[in-house]
Amino acid sequence: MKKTSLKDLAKHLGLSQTTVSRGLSNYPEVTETTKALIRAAAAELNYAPSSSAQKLAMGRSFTIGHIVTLSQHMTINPVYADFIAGAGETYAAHGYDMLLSMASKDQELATYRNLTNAQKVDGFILSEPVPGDARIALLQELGIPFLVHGRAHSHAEDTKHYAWLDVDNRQGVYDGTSHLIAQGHHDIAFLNGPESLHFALERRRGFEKALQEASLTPHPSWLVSADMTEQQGYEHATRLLSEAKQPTAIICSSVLMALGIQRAATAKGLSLGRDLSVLCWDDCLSGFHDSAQIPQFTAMQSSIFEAGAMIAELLISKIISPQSATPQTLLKAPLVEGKSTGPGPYF
Amino acid sequence: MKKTSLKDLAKHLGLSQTTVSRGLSNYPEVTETTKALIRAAAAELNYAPSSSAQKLAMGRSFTIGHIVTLSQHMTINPVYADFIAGAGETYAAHGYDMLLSMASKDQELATYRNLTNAQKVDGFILSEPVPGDARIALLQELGIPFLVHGRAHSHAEDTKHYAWLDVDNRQGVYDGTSHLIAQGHHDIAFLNGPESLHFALERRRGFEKALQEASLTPHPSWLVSADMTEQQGYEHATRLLSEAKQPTAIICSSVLMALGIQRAATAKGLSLGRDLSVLCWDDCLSGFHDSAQIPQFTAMQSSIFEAGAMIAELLISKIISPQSATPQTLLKAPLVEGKSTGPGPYF
DNA sequence: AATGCTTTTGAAAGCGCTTTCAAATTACAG
DNA sequence: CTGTAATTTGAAAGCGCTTTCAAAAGCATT
Repeated sequence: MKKTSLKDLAKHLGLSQTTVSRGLSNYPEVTETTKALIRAAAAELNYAPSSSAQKLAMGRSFTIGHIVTLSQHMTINPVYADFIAGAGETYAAHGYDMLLSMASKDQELATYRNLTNAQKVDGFILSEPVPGDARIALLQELGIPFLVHGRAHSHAEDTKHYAWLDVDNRQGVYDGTSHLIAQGHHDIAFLNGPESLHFALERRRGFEKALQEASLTPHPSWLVSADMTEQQGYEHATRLLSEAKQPTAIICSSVLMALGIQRAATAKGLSLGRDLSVLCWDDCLSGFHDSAQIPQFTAMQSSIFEAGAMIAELLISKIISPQSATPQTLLKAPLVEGKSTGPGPYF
Repeated sequence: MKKTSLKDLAKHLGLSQTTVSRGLSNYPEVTETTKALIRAAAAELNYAPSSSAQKLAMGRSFTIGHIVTLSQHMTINPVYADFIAGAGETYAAHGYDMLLSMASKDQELATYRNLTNAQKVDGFILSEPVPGDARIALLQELGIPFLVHGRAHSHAEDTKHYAWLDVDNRQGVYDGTSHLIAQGHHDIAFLNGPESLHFALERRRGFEKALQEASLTPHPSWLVSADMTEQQGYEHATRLLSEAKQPTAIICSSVLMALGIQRAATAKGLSLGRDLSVLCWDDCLSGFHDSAQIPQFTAMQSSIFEAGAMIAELLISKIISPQSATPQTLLKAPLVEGKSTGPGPYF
């Protein structure tokens, strides 16, 4: 049995394709009565419009592109997976599809170009921007809407020319650090993420600013940039807790790291919140999020899933009305008190 | 500047659309000379065919659908992320795109149906089949090609009616267990994955079969079904290693669990491979894979990434020649000796 | 009943490709 | 040369929708 086309449906109803098409798209000029008729017949004949025909006729693809580069590790990291999940829900709600494309690093730009030229997508979302990201210039040249998750420049002036949504990493860590200081901690270590990425740089700045304002100078080996894994958290914490002079508080860039720190602390017989304060950045990842009434870890919280949903929403608006103002959204990551911090020695 | 269409290109060349189209698609009836001309002009005018026009004309979408259901945890698990990465590379190599769709559990079937009816995809890949999975019946009814990663039935007879690629979970765990027994272990625990999933059931069967053949009966609390996380590995191992009668070897269903077991063992002052043998299933996940010369863990290895690539390949063949035999591929997961196992007390 | 509006419907022209079928060209044998 | 077969090209008909523009129908007002 062949698929029913609009033509079939129109013939069946004794109406023109035009009216049927309008009826299904809920145009105001079609009477409710005929609309009802049309819908009934459509349901009966199990009609569904062919998306490629629609795309061709309307000149839009109703598809958003996500390109992920498989690095040496061929991996899609969990943060990105969560982000995609958030975006995907929003797409579905708006009738958009998500085109996920894998590319090696050296084919990345070509892939953006091809997808654009073949008109396979109406827009892109860029993830994990690096400083001065080349993709931004390319997409601007191609003239296709896009939204960046994060920013690619440190100076506000440079970020004015493209649309982005970011979380205020600097302010978040600043707030967290200040909080610890106010609680009486003067010896604070920071296990940051990889500082080749922009967000980690921002976090570092927040940390340094808070210390500076309190006239504190950190031990050089207390500010480290590492992969945000449990293992790294464990190793660095173990080291920190073995040195002669030990921090009374550790800030870290992910819940995973915090778990590693906890493991190290437990091994040393230290209790979190009493003997050692731990403060972390919590991306609220589905798998790792700390959703207890009183969270295990005191943290700056900012949901990546929601960021994905918001970005998707912004991009779709931008696609629909390209002339609207370029959205530049800075989210706050509020500090949520958990059980892993407590007063320090100077309290 | 407007996009150049095939018509523009043909006019520019003084040829017909037909010839140009054929030339670009490398039809044999077009002379190499004209082909060269066409290609040069296409490059010059920066021509790229509109994919929706192609799709409409050819009646195919060159797109494969992946539907992921966001469970209560809204998560895309790392195993799936890796699988997708493998499939994605293969799609790209064959000129196919990947449509990733998020759906809640109760909209899952409707989403398969919609994507099919709108002709958005040429085929599907089903992941994480549950016993008697309803999606299989649906897709068969819809008459769209699909491939299952894993199987949905325990009896070989029932799996004959659909295409799948699976790894021999039963045999893998059987081999691993037998190996431990041969090494002199009689007290073996098994931390399996969630037994609601088919693969976990298979693994359990392999475990039980090996024990039975050696006339061993496991302690009931030594066979547990749990989430495959580090935490679960840690907790169950801690429990196992605290009871009066302790296993001399633990088999588990993921590297993550093995890490948890290692943490528990270390905390008890036990050394892996000497005081306790640990054998795990290794999906060779990008992030967690143990690629040392002599791996940390003795493991049954089977790369999910490669499974993704193979399945994609099989599906594309099936789409191209729907009449071909239904592929049913069972991969082996070879046992690779690492440092985490050693002779047991009965050796 | 004729007039001018407003509302509702439809014919037909795209959208940009592929592909069928026929025509034109070339090659080759007689 | 001519006739026939093999090769190369092109006109035009879709693919299944949306949308423009024009026509028809409905309705109230004179």
